[in-house]
Amino acid sequence: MSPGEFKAGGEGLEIAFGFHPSPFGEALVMATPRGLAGLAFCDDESGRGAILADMRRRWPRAGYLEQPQATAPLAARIFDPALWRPEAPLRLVLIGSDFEISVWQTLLRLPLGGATSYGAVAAHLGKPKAARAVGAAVGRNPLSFVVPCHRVLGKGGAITGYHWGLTRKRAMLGWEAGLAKRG
DNA sequence: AAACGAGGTTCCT
DNA sequence: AGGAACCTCGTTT
Repeated sequence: MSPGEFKAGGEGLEIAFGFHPSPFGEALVMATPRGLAGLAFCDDESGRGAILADMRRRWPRAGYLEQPQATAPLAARIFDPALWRPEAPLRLVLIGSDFEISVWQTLLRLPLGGATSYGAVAAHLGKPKAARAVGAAVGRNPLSFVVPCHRVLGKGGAITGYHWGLTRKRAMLGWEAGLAKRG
């Protein structure tokens, strides 16, 4: 995947989406022919409109089609650890600014259950004072959970904030902790 | 414990 | 171009 492949705003992009159950509530899965483009969460059907609007705002010029049959296999694979294959990773389509993409790629290297802090990510990017910018970029991550934004904690390990709710962040960390324990 | 300012980047007007 | 917002951090009341 090459991020520069798409114009800002998702111009000319066709995005298929569908809502599927997940361990963390109902998941909105978005995909292009190139791979997974978006993943977001809501508590119930009443929240669908809001998160769909939230995601569409990220790529206002893209076209959207509700095609649950197209996104269902992706949802199944994302949330079933038995289907995770390091040698054949999911194809991801990261759409964002250079800074955002570098932050997200840093997160993708985090090991399962491994935590870091906003400041540490900023330092890794050579901008030790950009912790807040990292927070903003992480918060704009369109691939919630797949890009492990929930593994970024405040300095000292405090769970500081989460776009989709602190409760969900804790749920993800607990779910991963259970995985690690089981092996 | 709460309030404050610096800080990098993006979004909106 | 200007201002506000953001999943922060360190320092000061």
